[in-house]
Amino acid sequence: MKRRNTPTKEAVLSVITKAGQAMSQDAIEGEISIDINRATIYRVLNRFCEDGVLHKVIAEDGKQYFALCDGCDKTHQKHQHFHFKCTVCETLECLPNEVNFSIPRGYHVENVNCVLTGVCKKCS
Amino acid sequence: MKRRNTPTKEAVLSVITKAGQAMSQDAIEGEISIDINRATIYRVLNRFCEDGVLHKVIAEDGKQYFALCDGCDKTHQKHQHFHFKCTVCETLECLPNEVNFSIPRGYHVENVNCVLTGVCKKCS
DNA sequence: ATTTAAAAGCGACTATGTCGCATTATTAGG
DNA sequence: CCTAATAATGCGACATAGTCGCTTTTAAAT
Repeated sequence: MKRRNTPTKEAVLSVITKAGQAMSQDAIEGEISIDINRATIYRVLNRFCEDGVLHKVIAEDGKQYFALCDGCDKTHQKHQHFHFKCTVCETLECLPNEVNFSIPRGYHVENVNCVLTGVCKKCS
Repeated sequence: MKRRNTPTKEAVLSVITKAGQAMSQDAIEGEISIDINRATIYRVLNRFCEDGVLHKVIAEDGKQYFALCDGCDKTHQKHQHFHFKCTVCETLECLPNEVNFSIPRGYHVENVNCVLTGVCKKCS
């Protein structure tokens, strides 16, 4: 199961990198220059998540957004920072703030999904 | 726009109360004794949210879960506590832990959606 | 009883995301 | 450089979640 380099992967990653914020599949499809199948985009994105290149955030609209991992290694890839979804410009960005929590004994946390919704700096 | 009491409303609220945890539309439809249309269930749930009776949580499956509000008045109904979604028993519960965060200047937060995913106490 | 408007039912519709299968293309090995 | 293996893509179909418009029903005020 070794990964191969394909134009599709490069195009997807380039779009997300250029955007500088989390993107949904449809946003990526809209921004990308070449024509890529929807299912393929999802597969590429999920593979990037497995590889620790991207992380997935579920916003309040129930959609999946994918953001670049910044300094996440494979072993310690819990993306425990807040995300901010602006209701005006519709963008979802990673905030530097870490999520701190303590959970009751016996619970085993595998994933953290924290999204703040409101109006971002630019739009207010 | 005054609210009316209907069997549907009572049935929905009773199911959620009895469950003691957040529920999705399909779970409610499955547990409920009378036959209620899907769209109606959503409308009832959203009305309860407007009235501050329930609050809505988006889990990692992208689905909406509705949980009873505990001590939330209408003016201060930010549900800034963590939620825990168990991947084994599939339930979503409210944790007592409050969400604490500080956001960069200029951002205006309207809603908080924090969900931890993993294995709950009972299932581990 | 009558009225009125909120609530429910019904059907249709729009995503979003996934899956299976056939086809294409990357990459390693000779 | 050619070939084989298999990862990646395209395509179609599908499942599910949630919404909307319109008609009908029903709660509740007068």
